[in-house]
Amino acid sequence: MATGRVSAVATTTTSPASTSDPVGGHRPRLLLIDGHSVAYRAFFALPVDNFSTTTGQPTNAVFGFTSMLINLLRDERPTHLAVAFDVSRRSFRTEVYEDYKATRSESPAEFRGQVDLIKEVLDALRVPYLQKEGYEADDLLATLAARAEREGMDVMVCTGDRDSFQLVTDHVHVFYPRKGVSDLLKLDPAGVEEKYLVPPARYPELAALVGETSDNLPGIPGVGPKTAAKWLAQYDGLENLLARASEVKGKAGESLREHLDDVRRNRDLNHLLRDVELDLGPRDLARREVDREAVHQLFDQLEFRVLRDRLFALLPGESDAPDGPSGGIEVIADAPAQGALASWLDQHTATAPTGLDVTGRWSAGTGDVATIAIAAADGHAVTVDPSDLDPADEQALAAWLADPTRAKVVHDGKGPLLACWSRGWAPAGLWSDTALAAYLLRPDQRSYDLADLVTRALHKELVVDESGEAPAQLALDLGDETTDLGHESRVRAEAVRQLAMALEDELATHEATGLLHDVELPLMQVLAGMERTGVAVDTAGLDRLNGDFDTRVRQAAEEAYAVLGHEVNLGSPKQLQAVLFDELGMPKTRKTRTGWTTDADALQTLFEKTEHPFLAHLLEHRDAIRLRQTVEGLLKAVADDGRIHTTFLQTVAATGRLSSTDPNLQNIPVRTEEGRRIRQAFVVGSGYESLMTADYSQIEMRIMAHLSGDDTLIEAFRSGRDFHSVTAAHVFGVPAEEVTPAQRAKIKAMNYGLAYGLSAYGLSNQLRIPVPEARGLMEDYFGTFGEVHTYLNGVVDEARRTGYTATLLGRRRYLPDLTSTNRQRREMAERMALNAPIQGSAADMIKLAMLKVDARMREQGLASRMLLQIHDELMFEVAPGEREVLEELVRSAMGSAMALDVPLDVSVGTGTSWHDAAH
DNA sequence: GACCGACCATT
DNA sequence: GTAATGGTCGGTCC
Repeated sequence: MATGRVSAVATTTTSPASTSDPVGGHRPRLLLIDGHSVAYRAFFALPVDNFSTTTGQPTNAVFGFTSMLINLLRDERPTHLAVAFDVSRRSFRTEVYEDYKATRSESPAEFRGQVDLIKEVLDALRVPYLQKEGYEADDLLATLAARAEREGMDVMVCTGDRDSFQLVTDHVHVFYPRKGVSDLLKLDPAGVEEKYLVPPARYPELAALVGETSDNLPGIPGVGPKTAAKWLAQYDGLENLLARASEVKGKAGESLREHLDDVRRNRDLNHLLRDVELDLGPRDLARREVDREAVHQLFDQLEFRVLRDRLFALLPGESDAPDGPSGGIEVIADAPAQGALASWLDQHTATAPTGLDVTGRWSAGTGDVATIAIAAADGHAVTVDPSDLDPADEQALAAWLADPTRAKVVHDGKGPLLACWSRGWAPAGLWSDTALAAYLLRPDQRSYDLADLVTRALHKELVVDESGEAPAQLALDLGDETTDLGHESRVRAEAVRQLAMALEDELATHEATGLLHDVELPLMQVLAGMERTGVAVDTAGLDRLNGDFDTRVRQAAEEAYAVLGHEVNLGSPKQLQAVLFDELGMPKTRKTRTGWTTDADALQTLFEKTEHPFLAHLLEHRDAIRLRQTVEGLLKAVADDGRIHTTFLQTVAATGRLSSTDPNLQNIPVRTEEGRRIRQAFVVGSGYESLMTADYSQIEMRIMAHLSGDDTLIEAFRSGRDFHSVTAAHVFGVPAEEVTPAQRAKIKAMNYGLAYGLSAYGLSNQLRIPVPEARGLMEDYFGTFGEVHTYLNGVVDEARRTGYTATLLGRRRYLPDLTSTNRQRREMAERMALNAPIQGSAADMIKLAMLKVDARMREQGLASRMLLQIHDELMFEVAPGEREVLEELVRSAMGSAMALDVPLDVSVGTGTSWHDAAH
């Protein structure tokens, strides 16, 4: 999953086109692009057929180049920028070696001309470009990069030429297009070394030995990067290696001796010049305001619509709200001397909550901390690099983190918590999490980005770089407290601190303070524990299943093709429509926006009508392919410990439910026998006795009965008899034992439908009965259970009045569409209003249950572990000898999570696999 | 190529 | 008819 590497620019707003040097003593950031190289990449990455103007001008290279430039401006926020081009194919290199790059074919006709268009784009964007007769673009870039580094800039060189790797230093990084135009490999010295096993300075030596086919520079036959790297390390560089070539053993050594001249030539040619005389120096490359008019004209001509939007979205817009962000987040940066961290912490963090910002990586139940920033309420802040900490300081930090009396606030802290655990730290005293707080305030937001929240809640600016990899790589020297990243992290920590205080007030007015502090926050730690633990799987079993399902997929496909007489993509609704309705002339199914549906329901109906064997094979194929997908996904997710560590998302489901991802363990099939075989592969781990599952039965209907206060319904649950039969008996006025299966099925659909915002239309679909009959059924039902009807109407009325629905714990969901004049949106909101309190209260309940179970397991010192939550079910790994006590504990904790007017029914099962633990 | 919406299936 | 995640396909980008 995405890690929390986000860099922030503090204090005043720096517009992307600002001509001034960046604020706060940051190093200027110079972006250098090899224009030809990038354009050429783009040309081949994008099909020219799809990218040309109505007048026939090809634009794929211009589009790709411009797209990449815009992405780089957005993600890297350079303060200085230039593009370099080759003038012609001739350079000093072709003088020396006339076959240099001789194998490169003439560039395609469609490419020529686009370079000039790119230069027009650059003119409009007011980006300077350089070219010089006799030199290649890379020489110009190398010269600029070297000068810029000397002048204290950070440099990013974007080029598809590997020779540029020799330029990489702590302050010069190369962005190398991996594929297409948006996947850039960002290389720092460690990155080069990791990939090629030699430091950047040695890269051209390695390339000289190995050769470079694209430049028509043959290397030593039989020598690849591995051998070359070994030699360079062994002989300490190319010069020594060549001098002592006679000592090199083996076939490769012989080959070396035969090709010494080639190697020397390669080395001469791949050496980039760093002293080309240029008209412009790095300081002349400061970014300038774009020529908006020129951009509009040119983009009109090129017919760039999406790119125009993307570009202008970056620029300081005229549309900036007048009450937009003002000011920034400021901190007093401290850098305690060695051994002084304890006293700093003591002095600054004694009372009010302290903001934390952790950078590093985390996923799949583990992680690592790169840095940790601490922002105290008195405005002082530090950034600490734990790998560069003296033992006393590290101990002070660990003790402070673990001190429950030192209140801390974080943003989206589950990942950082896992990262801390991996370091052996056990943070305590977590007082707030701003992502969780924001989620409780507005649970249907798509994301809870820190910068957005800061802007909204604090009206301050936090410029956030979401590009992911770059900041972490550009900050290898974090020991230096003055680097950007240390600063950015401090600012984030302070932003989180201020935000937490602001959100706390808002939570109070929403009556959600308790939900945060007593439910979500402690639950986050329980979830982190479950993620870290993971669930054991029988990999061999999954492999077998994979094979079985794969066979089924292939057989079903072959049989389907045989019936049809030809092949067809069974996974393509479009192709299926052609086959079913045109070729086979089957009756049309329900309409979708793009044709006729091919969903399972429709196919089943069609099969009943036509009995066409193709449909049977198709359905079988659908089934098998899905099962195979699930199994493949699970296999990919198995960690080194033989367990799957899912990630629980705590802020995505608008009703308050959790969700599970990477992989999603909340939708493992259970309905069919084949599906259940997958559950057999979830097994008890070694050292444990069994798996236990415990689930609430009919939890949503019980909550529904409780909320409505309908005596008949409540009594139906209290009777302990089959709920659907009892309710059906009431509706149809017959004794429970005389209820027919058909009657029971109808009322069962009705019972379930209630919680979903039931409509006559939906019910008729579900039961395959006419709408009027469904409407009659609903009337009968509501006639019997009047309180339910009153309650449901009341929920919607209340929500329309207050603007929100609320669960038993007061978790709100805002539904502004309830007053929409658009009927479809309004009715959708009404169904949401009916469902949210029910599904949300069930979510509340199991969350409370999890906390209770976790607390009691600790109190009783059990070694068993909670592994998963699947909405209304919990899974445990039972330690030897604990089955009975755990079952009792779980039954009691779950059964008493909330006191309802109806009994809670918890069913428990135990077995060596998830399947066997079912009940 | 990258991105996104449509469609489908599962809980 | 609720709430999710995740897969593939196919059109768009111009």
